[in-house]
Amino acid sequence: MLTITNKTYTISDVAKKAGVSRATVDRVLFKRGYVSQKTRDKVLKVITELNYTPNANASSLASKRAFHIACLIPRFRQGEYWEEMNNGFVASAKDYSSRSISVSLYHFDQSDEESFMNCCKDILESKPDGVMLSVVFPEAVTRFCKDLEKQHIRYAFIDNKIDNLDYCLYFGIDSYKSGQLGAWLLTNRTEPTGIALVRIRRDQRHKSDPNRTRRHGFTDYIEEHFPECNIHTIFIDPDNPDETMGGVEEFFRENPSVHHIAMTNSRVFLLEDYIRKHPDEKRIVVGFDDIKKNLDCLREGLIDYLVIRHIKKQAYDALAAFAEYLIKDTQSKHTNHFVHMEILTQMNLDN
Amino acid sequence: MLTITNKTYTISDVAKKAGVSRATVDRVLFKRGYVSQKTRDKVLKVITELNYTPNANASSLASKRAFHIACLIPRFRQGEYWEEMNNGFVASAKDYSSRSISVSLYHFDQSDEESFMNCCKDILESKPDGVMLSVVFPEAVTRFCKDLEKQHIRYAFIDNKIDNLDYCLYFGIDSYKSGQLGAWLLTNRTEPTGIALVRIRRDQRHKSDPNRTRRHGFTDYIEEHFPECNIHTIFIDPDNPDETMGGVEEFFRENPSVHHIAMTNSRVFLLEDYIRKHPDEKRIVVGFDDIKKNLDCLREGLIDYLVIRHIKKQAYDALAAFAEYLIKDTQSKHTNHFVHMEILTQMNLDN
DNA sequence: ATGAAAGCGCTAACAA
DNA sequence: TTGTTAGCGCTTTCAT
Repeated sequence: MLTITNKTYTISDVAKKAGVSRATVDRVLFKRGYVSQKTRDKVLKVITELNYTPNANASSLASKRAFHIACLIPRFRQGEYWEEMNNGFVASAKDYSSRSISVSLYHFDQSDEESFMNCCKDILESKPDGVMLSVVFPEAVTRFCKDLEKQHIRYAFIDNKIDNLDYCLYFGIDSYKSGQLGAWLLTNRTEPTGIALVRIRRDQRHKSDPNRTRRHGFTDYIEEHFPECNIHTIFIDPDNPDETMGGVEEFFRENPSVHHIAMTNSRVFLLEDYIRKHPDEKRIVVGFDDIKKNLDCLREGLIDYLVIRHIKKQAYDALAAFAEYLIKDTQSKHTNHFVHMEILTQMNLDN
Repeated sequence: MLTITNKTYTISDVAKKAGVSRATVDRVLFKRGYVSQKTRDKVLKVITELNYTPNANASSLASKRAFHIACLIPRFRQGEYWEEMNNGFVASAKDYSSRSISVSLYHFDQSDEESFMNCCKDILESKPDGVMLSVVFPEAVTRFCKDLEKQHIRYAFIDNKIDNLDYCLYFGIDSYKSGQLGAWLLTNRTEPTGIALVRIRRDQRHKSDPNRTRRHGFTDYIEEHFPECNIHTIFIDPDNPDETMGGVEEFFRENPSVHHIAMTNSRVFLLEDYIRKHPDEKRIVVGFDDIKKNLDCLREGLIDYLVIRHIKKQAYDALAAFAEYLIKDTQSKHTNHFVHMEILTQMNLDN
């Protein structure tokens, strides 16, 4: 039998043992300055001797410092990818409100860089303690982050990042690997006789394409393992179901030997109607992200695999970690939290 | 832009608004009695009006109540399943020590019911506030839990449970479904021409077999989807590698057409040597649980799939939740936390 | 550069 | 049955 009790010392214990006041211990603890080197050393010594760690409860009780975090992500419609992330932020913000954290959510139009920059302006004016954002417009993000640095405002990336910027924290999966995993799942059961890679037409117009890395992981895997296999790209319009149906039907009419379908963005559910209308025993469909409509498709057996990373949870954890980071005034930079990729099938969907 | 700030009320706000003292609010909040129905109602009304929730920080700061939890699991050797769980408990206990929670870990011999009962006796004598345990000896566990109930000691199950007992919390996967998922993974890529189900010889002797439910899920799935497919059971001795090698070699010599192998316990790594020695292009191996040796086998490509549930994390979360439950004096019973089953392959192993 | 003292929101004796 | 009061361990003015 082993008991874990950790008898815990208080700041008063440290103060007494070091022959100083509690305020002084606090000063060295949080590097608030106004402490002579001599007392500093003395206190530090006692701290390590006693293995003292501050009581976080008492600390946050006593502290009246309030932190403000701005989250900046694309605007969304119901059921879309970003809604899940938004929900994660909201949940996290609510849980952290007792800790004197307030969170503002900013949403910009994904197809309008101007609207992004307006949000940036608003955020800078609100002088937050931290900003959490996702990269959609790389150049604008870079400029924004430089501005933040000038004002000593910390920032963290979620989902994707720009490596040569001084971000504090990053949360997301390894996009390239997620693409490879998707390709593996697609070709694992049966050898492909051609692959349909369905993309969103909008991606063509966009300067930035957040799914590019993932798509590269996907195509690289296929090219390496099935060099003979042709990857057909089909573009569809998310806002035009009829055109989508027509386009996809036409493709498969012309390419009846293709049974492997993948979408490397989060909207595989857009194929729902087509798949339901045209059953195919040999078909295998792989998609990404656990948004509700995708999960419904999986449950119904319309698609076979989803590569996911629990968007909402990731957002929740990311914001919580960032809050923690700010509260504790951590100094480290470029801390990457690579989130685990999960494989979802009908078999492990609801457990 | 949406801001989440939750302006939060204090117990004093409630007291003032209800025209009583803070102590009275506290009394109705935690049903400590000594409050007239009239004031009770008044206070309750204000609480809901203000949507007041106590500040947990302040609460645990002020409270001097210490909780003691006993965890009861099988003794283990390095690298075994239970070690991971133990690690989860230890980590959780350390994190919670500041919250005035102390945890004692009791380990019994899995093959010796007597040793289990000795632990039970010790635990009862130590009068803990809660007990967290895993069911290995159902009858003994039942007797133990009845004793706990008599002493008003709460208990929670992890990994498996006895449904008709008055446990507070349960943490674990749905064993039956995990077996089905394993069977699905095994037969997903290629149709089986016979399946080798490798079991631990000890399981034969044991009165109880914790993996029975999972095995049933596995065999039921196979029987339903591949009624013609023969499931061959091979028993091996975990403590005798030579005998294991010999036995397995002999089996596959006699059954060269069998390429599908599964182990429904956590020790698929026991097949490591055999698999390395006898490569087989067509072979598919499915195992369970994320213990280190299994992960190594997966990484090396010796096995194909692992169905897991992050043992350590599950144990960590379970103990944390149980502590929370005790601290908050929650009254609910039979709360099941079904942990999500994950599919692990070489492709998503280290992310 | 250092210490004294007043809280943070809550709990728990004790008094009434 | 109710209120008063003294902390819990820490932060933060304000003196010194």
